Amino acid sequence: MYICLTMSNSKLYKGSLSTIILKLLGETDRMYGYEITQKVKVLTKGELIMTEGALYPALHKLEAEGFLDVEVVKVDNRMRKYYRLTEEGNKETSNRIADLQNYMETMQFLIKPKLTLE
Amino acid sequence: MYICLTMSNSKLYKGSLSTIILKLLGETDRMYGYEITQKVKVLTKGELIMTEGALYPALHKLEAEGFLDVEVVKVDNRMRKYYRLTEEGNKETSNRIADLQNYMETMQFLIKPKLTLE
DNA sequence: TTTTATGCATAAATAAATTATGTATATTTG
DNA sequence: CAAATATACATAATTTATTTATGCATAAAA
Repeated sequence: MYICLTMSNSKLYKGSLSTIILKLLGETDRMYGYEITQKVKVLTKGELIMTEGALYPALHKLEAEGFLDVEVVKVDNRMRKYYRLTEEGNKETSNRIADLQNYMETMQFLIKPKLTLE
Repeated sequence: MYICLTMSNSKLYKGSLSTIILKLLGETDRMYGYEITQKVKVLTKGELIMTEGALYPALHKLEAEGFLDVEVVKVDNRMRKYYRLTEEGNKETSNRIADLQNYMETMQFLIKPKLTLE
C-alpha cells in the first residue's frame, strides 16, 4: 500500500495555470513542457502539481493566441518543444500577473480574519 | 453610449466563490443570497461581481452538502432565503479559507518578481 | 408608466481543469 | 535482462464551476 506523506490536495484554482506558465517563461527565456511541470513541482515543494492534461492544451492555446513561439528540438533521440514568449506574450504576462495580484489582494481582503467588535 | 469607468473585468478564479460565501456567513450569522451579492460588491468596491447564476446554485450545493441551513422569510411581501452555517459548515469554512490562503501563498511565491542576477 | 431595485430560480453555453489513455525512448533497478 | 521508472509529447472523455441569458414576481423610484 502506498502512503502519500506530502499530499498535494490543492487543486488549481481555474484560471491561474496559464499565468504560471507565462510567468515562468518570463524568467527563463525558453522552456519545454515537461520542464515546466518539474520546475513548478520543485518550486512549490510538491504543493502544486501541473497535470500534463492541463499543461499541454494550455501551451497550445497560448501559442495559438500568439503569446508563445515554439521550437522543436531533438535531445537524446527524444523530442522537446521549447516555448518562449513573443513580444505580445511579454505584455500579456504582465497583464495577467497584475490581474492575479489584484484578484488575490481582493480575496485577501475578503477572507482575512475580521475583528467582530461592534 | 455607456462608459464604464470602474470596470470589473476580474472574472472569478473558479473555486473561490463558495469560500467567499462561507466566509461571509462565518461573519454575519445569517444572510440571504441577494444580500451576499451586494455585500461583496460593496466590500470590493465593485471589483468582484457575484453573478446570481453562480451564486444561487452555489448556495444550493452548499446546503445539499450540509454546510448551510436555510430559513425562508417573507419581508415586504417578497421572499428571502436566509442561510446560516451549520456545525459542519463552520469547520468547512476554516478548511477552505486555509486552503485558499495556502494556495495564494504558493501563487505569490511563484509570481513574485524575481531577481535575475546569477 | 416605465425603469430600476429587490429577490428568487434555472437552462444553455463556455472554460478550464482532472482523469484516463496512448505512443515512444532512455535510464535505472532488481 | 526484464521490468519499472523517468522523460516527453499528445488527446479524448469527463467533471466542475463559472458566465450568459432567461424567467417570474413585487416594490420603489423616475
